Amino acid sequence: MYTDDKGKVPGGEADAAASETERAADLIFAALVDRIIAGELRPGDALNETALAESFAVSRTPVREALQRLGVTGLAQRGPRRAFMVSQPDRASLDDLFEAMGEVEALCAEYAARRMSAAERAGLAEIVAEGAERVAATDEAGYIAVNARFHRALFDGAHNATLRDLALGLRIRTSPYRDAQFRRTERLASSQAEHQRILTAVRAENPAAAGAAVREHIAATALNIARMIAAARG
Amino acid sequence: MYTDDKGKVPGGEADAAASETERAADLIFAALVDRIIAGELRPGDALNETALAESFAVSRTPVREALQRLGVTGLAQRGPRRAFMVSQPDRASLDDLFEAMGEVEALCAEYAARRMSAAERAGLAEIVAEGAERVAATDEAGYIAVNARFHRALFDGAHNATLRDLALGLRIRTSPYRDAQFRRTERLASSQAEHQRILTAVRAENPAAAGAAVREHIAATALNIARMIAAARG
DNA sequence: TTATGGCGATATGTATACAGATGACAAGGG
DNA sequence: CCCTTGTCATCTGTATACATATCGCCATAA
Repeated sequence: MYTDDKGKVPGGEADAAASETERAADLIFAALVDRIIAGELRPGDALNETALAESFAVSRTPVREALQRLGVTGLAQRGPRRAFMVSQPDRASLDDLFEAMGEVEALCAEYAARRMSAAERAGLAEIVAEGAERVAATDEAGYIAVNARFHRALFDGAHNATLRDLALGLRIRTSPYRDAQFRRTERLASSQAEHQRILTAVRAENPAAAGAAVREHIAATALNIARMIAAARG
Repeated sequence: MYTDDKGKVPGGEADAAASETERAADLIFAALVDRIIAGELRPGDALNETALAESFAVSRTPVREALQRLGVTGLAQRGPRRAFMVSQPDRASLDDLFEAMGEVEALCAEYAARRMSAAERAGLAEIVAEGAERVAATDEAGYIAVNARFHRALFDGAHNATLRDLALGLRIRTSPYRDAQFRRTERLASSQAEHQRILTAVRAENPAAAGAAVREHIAATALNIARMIAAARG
């Protein structure tokens, strides 16, 4: 489950005068996002309207709505018959995506280093501590969850809703590739060490250091994933 | 007309295996975006599905699709009956929006300073020269168009599709507020001077200077708009 | 006069039916 | 044997009909 406590994802538009009854389209959108993040739906997989409608026991209408949102969000792209499929960026696009994510996350970290309250900094430290436990226990699934919370805390710490939404959106788009690395490679410990470095910079209220640490963290992630993909192909 | 040559806006998802026949939903989306940018639809204006369907002589279905996209893009938000209306961010949200736009545009400028080809730099210089002409002629409408091309060129110059789309999306969201300032305030000359500064930095392949110049440019814009809104209220 | 509760109108959400386009496949010719 | 072309199945795009919730208004009572 990546969708946060309220089940909200940037793709689901602002909830100003929201109602309590959940629309089918919202549920389907959230469900599809979760499936993509969980890896049940993989890049390139077809998103057939009729099939999805059947599986969710609804008509095509709310399914189409959910797919539209996935498309605008960047999680889905159009294939042959203008049909949607889970986005499968080529190498260049994937590089762009990770580069952009690194920069936007770095921005968040810089602002977080300036703006986080004492309580927020303490909370971030707490999350890093939990990460250390998960690494010690070699608990990949647990670490993935802690990792998500860590980055989320950085985004919130920037105290800028627009930046946060941008960062969350990019993070979701990279998730099909990100989470797998923790299971397939020896990246737990190094990732945790990088988190520690970021935390230190944020605590020191040093924006430049925080931004640099995040950039390196994402670069390391991107490199690791590139290797993983290359290995899978070779 | 803000929508670029191909009538594409980030909200319209990637056009991998696109077809030539334009769908009604696409046309309506583009039309609504244009109306918002042109100021015909202003923040807070209701976007009634039935009324729009009638005015476009189509059913509600494609209208709903277009509205969904506007919502995810951030150009529309939900009002009372879950009905869409043109986004009307409060002061804090608007500050966030401009802050984020400044940062993302600055990122683009930094990358552009590093990556633009000689031809691209020459093209940027050409645009700035055209801007000088429009300022000399006190041609607000003409300058608005040149201004859009200038920023667009910076985004393209970053050579990163994801960053470009993020920047374009943010730029569209701010357009209801941006364009008005050229007509209502004495901002033509100062804006042009700032463009010149950015160009100089990009030509010198100086990312830091380019980023700083853009940040100041957007900050000046945001300040001007804040004053304008305050004046309109007071 | 004000607050409250129900009722009705209206707009959105969903289902279904129809139309159009596209990709696949097979048959025929070079 | 390969390429071309036409037909067909299937999936998306749009229209229309129906269900449902929300908001405003009016009546009624405190």
